[in-house]
Amino acid sequence: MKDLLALIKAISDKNRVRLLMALRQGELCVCQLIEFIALAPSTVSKHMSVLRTANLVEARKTGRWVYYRLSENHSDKAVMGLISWLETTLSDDPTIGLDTERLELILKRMPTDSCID
Amino acid sequence: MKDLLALIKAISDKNRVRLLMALRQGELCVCQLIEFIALAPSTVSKHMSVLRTANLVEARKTGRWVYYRLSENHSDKAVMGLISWLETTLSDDPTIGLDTERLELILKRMPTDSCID
DNA sequence: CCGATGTTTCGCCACATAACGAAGTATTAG
DNA sequence: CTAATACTTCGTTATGTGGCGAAACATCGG
Repeated sequence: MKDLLALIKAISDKNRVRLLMALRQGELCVCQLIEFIALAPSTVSKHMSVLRTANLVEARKTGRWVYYRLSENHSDKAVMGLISWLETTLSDDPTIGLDTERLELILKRMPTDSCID
Repeated sequence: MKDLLALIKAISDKNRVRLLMALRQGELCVCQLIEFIALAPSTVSKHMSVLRTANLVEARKTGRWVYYRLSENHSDKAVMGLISWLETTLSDDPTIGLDTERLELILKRMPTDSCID
């Protein structure tokens, strides 16, 4: 029950939902997420930490950069089920649609490759 | 997106999740829900109003009594999907298990029939 | 070593929310 | 009509949460 509430609370914030959906694109580093969501670095870091604690995303550190991706732990039915519910429910959402377009432009300017040594 | 967040926030509280799961038993009136959740009437009323606004439950008034039931609007994929995700995820939850037993005892003492004129 | 860069942690503030009791509304019983 | 019952609304209080900037931490370039 505690885990379940952490999971639900993690997606009960608009910006965290947007960040989560952005990661459908694939792995993104924090600097890209900051550019995308247009919030202070400390705020984005906190959001990602909440998503991480809820097991919705996984993190990988390479040099100075930290990459986040959607969780791929398929044995966690709760997490997988919630992510697919979110994706389905938001499939026609205008905010997410615009976000996806905006993210594409950002990725052209600062591709994930440019965050590699 | 706004509806979606209302939906998620509605189930982001432990007591609301418990109330929602209790309604799997079928329709229950507020006095039964108060007995079940052991909170002040005003608090329970507020919780049910939040669940109602999110379309997770439906209400029916008969005389002095108000009955709540799980939403049965099958065209609302988001609501239906979320309820089944919750049920699946909580299928082995000890809190919900104990709640279910406790609710049975309460229903023996104050069956839904006794709330009818 | 030193400064620059990417990210996180911490402390603060503004605002949201769960809880309660008191008061209000609605309906039934006498 | 009046009292009692079922429920909701309102006002208050305590706690939780999202936002930021400053400072800390980690890593890389020179």
